Amino acid sequence: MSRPRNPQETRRTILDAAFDKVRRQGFQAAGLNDILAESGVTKGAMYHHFPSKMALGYALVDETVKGRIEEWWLRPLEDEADPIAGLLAAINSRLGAAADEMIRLGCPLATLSQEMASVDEEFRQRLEGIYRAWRKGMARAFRRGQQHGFVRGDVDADQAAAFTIAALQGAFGMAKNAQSLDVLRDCLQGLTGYLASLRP
Amino acid sequence: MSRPRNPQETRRTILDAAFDKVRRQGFQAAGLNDILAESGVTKGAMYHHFPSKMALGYALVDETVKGRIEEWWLRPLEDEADPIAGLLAAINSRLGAAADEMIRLGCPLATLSQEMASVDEEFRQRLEGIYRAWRKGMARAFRRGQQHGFVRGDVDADQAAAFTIAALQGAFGMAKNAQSLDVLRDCLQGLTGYLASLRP
Amino acid sequence: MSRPRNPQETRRTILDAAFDKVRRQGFQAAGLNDILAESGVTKGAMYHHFPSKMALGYALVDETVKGRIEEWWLRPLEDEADPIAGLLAAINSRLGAAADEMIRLGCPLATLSQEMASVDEEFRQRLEGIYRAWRKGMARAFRRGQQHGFVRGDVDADQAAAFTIAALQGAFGMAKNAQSLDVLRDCLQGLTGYLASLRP
Amino acid sequence: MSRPRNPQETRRTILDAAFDKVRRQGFQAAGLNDILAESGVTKGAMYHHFPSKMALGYALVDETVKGRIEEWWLRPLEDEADPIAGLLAAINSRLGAAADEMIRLGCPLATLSQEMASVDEEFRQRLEGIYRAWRKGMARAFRRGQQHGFVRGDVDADQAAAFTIAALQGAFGMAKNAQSLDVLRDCLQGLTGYLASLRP
DNA sequence: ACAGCCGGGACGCCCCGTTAAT
DNA sequence: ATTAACGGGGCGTCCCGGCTGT
Repeated sequence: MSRPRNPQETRRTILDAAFDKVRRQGFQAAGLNDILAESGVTKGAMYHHFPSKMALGYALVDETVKGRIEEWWLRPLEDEADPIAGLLAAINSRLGAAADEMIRLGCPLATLSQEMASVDEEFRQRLEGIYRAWRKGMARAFRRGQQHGFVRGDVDADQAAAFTIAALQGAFGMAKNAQSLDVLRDCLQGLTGYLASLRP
Repeated sequence: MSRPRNPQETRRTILDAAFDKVRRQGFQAAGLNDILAESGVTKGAMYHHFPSKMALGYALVDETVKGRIEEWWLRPLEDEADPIAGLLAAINSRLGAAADEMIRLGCPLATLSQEMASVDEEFRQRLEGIYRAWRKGMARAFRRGQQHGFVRGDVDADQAAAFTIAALQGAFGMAKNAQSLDVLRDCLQGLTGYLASLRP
Repeated sequence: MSRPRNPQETRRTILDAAFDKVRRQGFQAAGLNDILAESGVTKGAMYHHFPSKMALGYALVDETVKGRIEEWWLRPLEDEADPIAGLLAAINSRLGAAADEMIRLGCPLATLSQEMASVDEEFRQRLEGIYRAWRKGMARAFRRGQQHGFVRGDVDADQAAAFTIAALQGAFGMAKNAQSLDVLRDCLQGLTGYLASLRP
Repeated sequence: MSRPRNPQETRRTILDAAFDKVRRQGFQAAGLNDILAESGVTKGAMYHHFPSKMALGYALVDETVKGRIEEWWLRPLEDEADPIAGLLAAINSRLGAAADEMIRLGCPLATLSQEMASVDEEFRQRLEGIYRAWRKGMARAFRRGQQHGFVRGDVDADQAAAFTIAALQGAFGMAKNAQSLDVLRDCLQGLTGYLASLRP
């Protein structure tokens, strides 16, 4: 009846279930019991891996959310010399299989950030680490794009990166509240227009 | 020792305290006891005015949040023939006295929306009403701007409105998580650039 | 199904059940749920009357234990001009109907005191209040006995009171651990001898 | 980094840490985790030496508490032909270096006894073994004193022993609750008076 | 109508003493 | 001798109804 002795997997199982519940209900409203019931892990096992719910939340940010952002938004930029094309590809990828999920639940980074930033300082800082990496990565991509002639040279890469990410997050947020793919498309169309204005 | 019997004021007192707590901690995490302790109202009185915590939340959206959005973002557009100028004025107004508050707590509409949209359908719809009014109002302003020659005629007003609002919300969200006025300015600078690209 | 609305009685019901459980298992080991189940009161009701388990414990000391000590050991001394006779009467009264209870569970003051004195300072102080009143009352009785010629004049009343109470508590404690009426009788016989030595 | 494999010492380390924690907080309230953290032993190691917390408690009684009582109260009597002198010496010895400890934490035998006697029957019996040995030893000392003319011949040695021990335990208990050396001295002064009355 | 006190359970997270696999 | 996994409470606090009085 007891789980096979596999700490790594147990830990991941907990984090996965937590990610799911937290994304749906928010971190504070997500009950540990719910998470445990969904993951099939017992309280004792969880307490062995995480000293508290907060610690589980921190791990969630560092291990799960961070990975999602990198995979969804940073990796596609690395393969492309043209950052704008890379970004549009990433957006289209999100609008593909995952459109439903994004519209129903939004971006986990934005959700957690909106909830926890003013509640727990360490939570905020860890989330900020992700945002910073995202901004850094996108700014670097913009600069690389400038070197390759895909982006106007007079564009402030840092500022463009910050604005692009903000607009992206805002678009997903508004679409989530509207539960509407049309709203999302409208917003992203606007973003596409903005990105086009960065072309030489 | 009992409060003067003034239903209207009692109701407002509760809503004000609730708005404060909810903004800081989120709706679900905000305790009724906390709200009541802060407002000095007893539980019986609260349940006389609101049948449940949810109902209080709905009233919060309809009466407090909605008013804030209208006052902050819609009213400034009505007085101006040039929507872009009006919007920049509204932004600067927010960056004035309220900058601290916006950075610490973000936009209450976005916060509530991120938390509650996937939790309670009616909550979402009421919030969506605000978003819709906002989009409608801004689209109308853009169209008025087009008539007066302040905005390019080929701009899709609805789409521009949706994108502008999304970018605005995204900017405040990112600034809140970064707890940084610089990040907010970077984003808004980007938004200003976008708005400039709508000029004839 | 809900209790008749009688705060005083509800409070007493909780205290009575708590007294029983605490006496059997100790304060820390006594579960709130057990106490509530035994008393038929719900947690909400309990939380209304006592803000915490500690507060319940304090009330237990102040309202229940204190009353028991006064009733068992102080009141009998007030009616008698001869304190030694009064004390022996009180002892015999304890050895009557309540002998079983005293042997099984000991003196609640001693039990609580041994457990909590080094755990919670306020608990200790409240218990000390009872001990002090007991010592004061018995010393006064000794002095009254001296005035009436029932006790040698050269006896230090305070010291005799302290020792008598200590011996009494020690006797009940040892009898409780031995679960033996014989041990209790042996000890009390010794106490009787000591008291006799205070006679003129 | 692992401890040297020294079963005997590990066992003692656990018992010592347990004795400390149990004395401060009581057996039931003392957490295994706390005990293990203080002793630097892991849970597995502990469960290797003791099958359960209860078993650890039993060993505590049999190996640690019993030794303390023998050392403190029985050994001093063996060297003396005059039991009263021996007892007073033992008392003074306790009032020397260990006074602080006795006042803060009381006698471990009494503390454990008050807590556990009505909770666990085997616990009680093991503690009773110590009490019995104590009574036996002191009664034997009284009889030896009678043979040597230090104690009145008509004294019932068993009864005097029981009463003396009860008074001693009561005195330490009351002093512990009062956190007062004066109270202890008062009680012990009374005990001294009683012992003097046993002289021929 | 309005406000206040009392009472109701369910559930929150944490931590407990234990067992089993390594 | 160690770490992983186990569940069952621990107390506190939640949101919420009735009953009582103004």
